[in-house]
Amino acid sequence: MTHCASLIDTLRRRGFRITPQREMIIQALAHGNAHATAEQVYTDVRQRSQAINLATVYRTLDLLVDTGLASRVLMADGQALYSTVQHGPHLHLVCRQCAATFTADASLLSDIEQVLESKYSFQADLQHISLVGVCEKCRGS
Amino acid sequence: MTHCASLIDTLRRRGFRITPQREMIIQALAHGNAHATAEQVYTDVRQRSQAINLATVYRTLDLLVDTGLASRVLMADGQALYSTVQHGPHLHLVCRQCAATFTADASLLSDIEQVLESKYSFQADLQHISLVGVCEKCRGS
DNA sequence: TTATCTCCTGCGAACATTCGCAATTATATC
DNA sequence: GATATAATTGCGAATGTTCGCAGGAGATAA
Repeated sequence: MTHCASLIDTLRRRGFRITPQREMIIQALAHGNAHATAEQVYTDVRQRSQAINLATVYRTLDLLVDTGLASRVLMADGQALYSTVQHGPHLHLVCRQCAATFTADASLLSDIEQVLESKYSFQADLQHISLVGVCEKCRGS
Repeated sequence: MTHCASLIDTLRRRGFRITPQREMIIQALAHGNAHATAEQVYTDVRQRSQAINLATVYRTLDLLVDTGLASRVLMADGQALYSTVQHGPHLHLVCRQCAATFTADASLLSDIEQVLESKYSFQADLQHISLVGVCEKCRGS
């Protein structure tokens, strides 16, 4: 099963309706760039069909994030970048300047997860977290 | 020297101009709630003077965040909460269910900061980060 | 004090995102 | 296939925040 078919299947199994809009949005997100803005997804879907509204794109992306199927990263300029969650926990490093993304080992965070749990009784969502910063290339500027 | 006088002094020493607007905004932020929205700061200042514009509030809050004198936390609903930085960097724990916030020791992250730097050449912004999760109260539901 | 040089502010428009509501439609049931 | 019903969509307006630009005013030095 392709990645985006499995996303659709998961939504359906959880009782959400699969509309043409949702299918197209998921396909655009799963096949496109690693991190896309809502506007990019909208433009992408729009090329295939007129039957799509920007508000629906936002609502669907929110749904995917809420169900844990996608992640949202807020950039410095206030825009949000979305991406589907692939397999297993990982850590995204997103450059504040150029929006390049890198993947780091999620096990880095496992100590912290335990400390937050035992010391603050807080169950943090660290499975698919994104950390914002500055990458090597953009360091100089 | 009071807390807000020292904030003003720091700005001045760094070459920024001290305008009545900036003074009032800093006073409102330093004396008010621990975490205030831009709108709250605006309303607060407005009671003292008409000579204030919401865009200026945002610009001044941004300036304070950029210079490290204040921190900004993005809530789940997209609103930003601002607070002056009192004692060093800290870590916000935000509950995904009830939006309650807790403060944790930021030193938890210093190891990770170094690993990201040495292993990935990535300079992460971990000074005033917010982690989302579920708090003790909401655990059951 | 005055002049000069930038920085800063106010305004209104633009931006990214969310909301409320009526109309539509996916799904389950017959 | 037809029907009922509740989730989903599209629309336009509202939200929180940022931007561009022209005018206003701190800071500095003479």
